[in-house]
Amino acid sequence: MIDNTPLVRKIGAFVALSDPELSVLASLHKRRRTFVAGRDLVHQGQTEQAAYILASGWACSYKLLSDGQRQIVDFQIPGDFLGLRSVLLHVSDHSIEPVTDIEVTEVLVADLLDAFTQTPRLATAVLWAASRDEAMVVEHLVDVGRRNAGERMAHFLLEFGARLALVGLGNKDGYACPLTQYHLADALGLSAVHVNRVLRQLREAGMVTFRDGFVAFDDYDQLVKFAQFDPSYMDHKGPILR
Amino acid sequence: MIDNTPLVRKIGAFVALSDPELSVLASLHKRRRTFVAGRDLVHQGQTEQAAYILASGWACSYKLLSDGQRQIVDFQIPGDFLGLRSVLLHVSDHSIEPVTDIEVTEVLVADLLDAFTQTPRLATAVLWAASRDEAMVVEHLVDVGRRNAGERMAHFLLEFGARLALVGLGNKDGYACPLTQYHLADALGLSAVHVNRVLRQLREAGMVTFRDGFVAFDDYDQLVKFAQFDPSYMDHKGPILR
DNA sequence: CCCGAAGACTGATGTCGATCAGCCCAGCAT
DNA sequence: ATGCTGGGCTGATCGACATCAGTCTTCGGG
Repeated sequence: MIDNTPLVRKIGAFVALSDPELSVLASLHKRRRTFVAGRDLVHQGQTEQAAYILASGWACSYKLLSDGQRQIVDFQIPGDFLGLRSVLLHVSDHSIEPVTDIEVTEVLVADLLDAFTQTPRLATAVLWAASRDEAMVVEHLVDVGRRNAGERMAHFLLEFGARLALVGLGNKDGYACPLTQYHLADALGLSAVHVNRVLRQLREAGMVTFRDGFVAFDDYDQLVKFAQFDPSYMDHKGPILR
Repeated sequence: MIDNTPLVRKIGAFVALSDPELSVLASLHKRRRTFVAGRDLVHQGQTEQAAYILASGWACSYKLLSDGQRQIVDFQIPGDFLGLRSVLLHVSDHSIEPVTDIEVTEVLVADLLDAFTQTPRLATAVLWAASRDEAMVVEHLVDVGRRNAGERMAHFLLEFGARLALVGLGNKDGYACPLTQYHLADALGLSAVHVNRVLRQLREAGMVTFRDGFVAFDDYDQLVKFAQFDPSYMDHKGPILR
């Protein structure tokens, strides 16, 4: 093992990477940069920017409507790409805001595409990672389109827990969560007021407690049932591609 | 030019492919198959299946909830992949239903990954196509999360028009559309009853008429304004990668 | 020490869209 | 010719969630 960044850990879960491949991956990381919470790193409509890999902290990608509403599309945690799609499509269709202070490493598209040429398996790995992100957005769409506020919140908190558990940042008891109720509202297509009420209901039902930057699963099984949560697509075991 | 399938047309818009690359792409197409409208080709939870490229007709990908509701995630038109994500993630997180009778060509994953090794630029092209699909799902998420029923419908019809126009199947006057009002309801997170009312309102407002398998834009500009539709991310000009 | 801002929280009121319960028409099978 | 099915269409009613208009606490800055 040459490197053990969150990215390597994530991709390694899918493709067993050789040492040369790992070193190509490591060479992608250019400048290390930091951004403060709340100050966008990418703006909707912006063009010609770099992509990043999140090293520490949380970020979110969102779209703004002309009437001022916003929809948070996804949250990113360490190991996730920031703005990869923007770079490939050559213009950003969304903005990215750090939820906490974050550290990232810059990746130049040219380098990434070169790396694909040198080590095509890396291309497969990145395609896989992109598919995984898309699956997340799809699940989010179902959440917003077909579940009521309570189920939606429950499902979201569970899914995030599962996702964090994969990188060792949470378990069935709960996880640290720096999101505000406003973040939840913007992500779930609810008003902040209603988010607050729904959280109270879930808490009073003894299922989950969201408080002081921490999500505590008070009754994991009941919550799973209530949210119709199916964790199967999250857990797969070991590299698929040898 | 060796081939001029919808797929080549689509990918060619992004990556200028050489003749050897085109022939690799052509060699991916295996068996040609047909499926009848309404009979799923991929079931949620299914594993080990092939991917397809849609040659003619329309399909939709959707997720089923345990309470019987369904959310249509996206519609596919000729040139689009069917089930690529399912294959990469090794299990299908969604089902796919032909909206009309369809023709597809089968693609074996192994062949696809081999092709990446032979011609890495192909990998980039497929990654780009996947990003474009993801952008579509993201826009759909915003639709469902933050727009009211009228705007949602208007935006959806416009976006689909733009998408069809790209492959020569529609323009600012309208397009042929085989969807039922039930399809629209399942896609937009509305009830079929409400879809009907909303369509009536849009028709009576003189903006768009959905009838007899045809969408007619009666007042394109007004509709664009009403839906806050921003077509910019759809139109890009010529291959980005030389 | 006070002020302002951010975030959590709450009650009252209003509305958008779901649900229920139908009708109508065209196409098709019996 | 009769009934059945799928799709489009409609009125009445109801409830989930938005909106408005606040309060309270904490925290950092002047």
